[in-house]
Amino acid sequence: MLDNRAVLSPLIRKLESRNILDDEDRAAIEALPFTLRTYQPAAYLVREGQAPLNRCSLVLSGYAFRQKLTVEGSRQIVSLHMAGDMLDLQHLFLNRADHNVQALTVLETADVDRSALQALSTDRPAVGRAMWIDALIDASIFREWVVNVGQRDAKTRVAHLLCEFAARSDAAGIGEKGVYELPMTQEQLGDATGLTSVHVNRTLKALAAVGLIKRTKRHLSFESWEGISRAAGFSSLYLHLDQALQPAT
Amino acid sequence: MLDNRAVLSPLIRKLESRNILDDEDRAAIEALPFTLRTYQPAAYLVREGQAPLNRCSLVLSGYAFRQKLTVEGSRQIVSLHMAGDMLDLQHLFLNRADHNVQALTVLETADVDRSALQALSTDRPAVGRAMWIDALIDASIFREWVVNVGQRDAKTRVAHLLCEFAARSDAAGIGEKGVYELPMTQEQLGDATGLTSVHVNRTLKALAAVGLIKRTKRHLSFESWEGISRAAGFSSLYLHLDQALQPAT
DNA sequence: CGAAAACTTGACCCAACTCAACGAACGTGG
DNA sequence: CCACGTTCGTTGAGTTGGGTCAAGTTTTCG
Repeated sequence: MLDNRAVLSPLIRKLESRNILDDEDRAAIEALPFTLRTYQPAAYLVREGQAPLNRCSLVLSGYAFRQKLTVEGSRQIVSLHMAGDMLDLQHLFLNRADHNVQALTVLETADVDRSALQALSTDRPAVGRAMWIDALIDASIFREWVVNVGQRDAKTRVAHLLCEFAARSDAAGIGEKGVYELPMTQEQLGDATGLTSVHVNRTLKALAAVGLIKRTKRHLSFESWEGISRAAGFSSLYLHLDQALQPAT
Repeated sequence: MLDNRAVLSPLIRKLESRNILDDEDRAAIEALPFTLRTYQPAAYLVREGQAPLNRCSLVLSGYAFRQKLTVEGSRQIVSLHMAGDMLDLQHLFLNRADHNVQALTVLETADVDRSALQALSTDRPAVGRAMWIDALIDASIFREWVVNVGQRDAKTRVAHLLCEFAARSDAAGIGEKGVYELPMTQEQLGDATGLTSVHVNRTLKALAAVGLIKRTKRHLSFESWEGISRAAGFSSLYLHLDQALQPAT
């Protein structure tokens, strides 16, 4: 038997960043049965149209993304996910998947039983509320992405995506602050921003030329957070990072 | 005292379209205390950055929309809402609003006490699940809007918005099927699609020119649902209209 | 009836796309 | 550990969908 406490600690960490939990809440989470899985890059975790699987995946390491295809065949990435994120909350109570979820890198997940998680959401109200909040924050991020692809020009748009990636990495405690490993090809960046890979390339070069970012291979760093976030029109309000710190009402 | 049953029946209708409810569930909803409010067009119901109000609004008549502003001052409409929609579920458990909600037309709402609704979501699990599902469907719509503004060209994009409006109007039982009153100016259509009002105008004319839509004032009708939905690349899967009809798992 | 808002149309422009070619990096198997 | 095929990144040249600006016209509404 695996050590539940160690494996599911990212889940507790995530939920505690959403709502205050007590010892019993934590114990109930640690008691969840789960299995470990590894996915290769581009592997599908969820396919649009299918009935939801019997499991809910928690990302332990690596990256994943949500994606939809248009009838013409073009692809829009609608969100990115990293360690600590729950991938199936968006389908927890729905009878059919409305989008695809794919591994971006090699991805390790802990798969919790879906009905156990559904039960937990009602049996432990504080945990249920934390799950609600997590799903609502995902929805907030979707709204910001609508703004990003709908209103911002290429430079601002790419910069905004990088800022979100950095802010969420920092919040999740991934890597060291200020340096980020961007696990996406320029084509994938294009699919996430509604640009072509060619234009993403030119845009990244332009951002580097004015000193806003530094690139070496897939490693990315910012000259100054102040600079890049101003260029991106980025405000982290929509990530609700301080949610659990404020008195719940 | 107002007749709760009559006023809150759209709420029950909406929640029953999300999950199966029993008599006790319905009674609990009907027992919710509420107040009626009327908003003039463009009035703000929620402002970005503010702590959530003590009430959750249900739309009784009229239309509303969610909106975010960029630092440069441009506006992106991120969703539309009509009779039966709950406007504050997206903030139900969050400590700070991340977007604005505005009346599109004259808008009548029934405002339910926020903490009463929060309590209901845990006390009546079937109702709580229906609320979860409603919030998840809103999130699904946000994802589709990311695809819409990110990937589709102007004609397809506008057509898709019209299709969603029609499909949701039909599902909510508003007006007669096949004819719709589009309550938006072309500038608002532009803000919803990431286009300029000038280009929306040309695009609507182009759609009318090929016979896909008919316009008279603000009234809109489709030559054939088949035709417009094909031109829009529209599939109603993401609206999860049949959610409650399938066995819940 | 009059003013303001919304719609329409034309002329011109530019940010981002397309197409195409090539170079660099990666990973895989011999 | 190297060869080699494949994916990814880079760059240039030319095109275009949608934006901008500006001037009417129509509708709405007080």
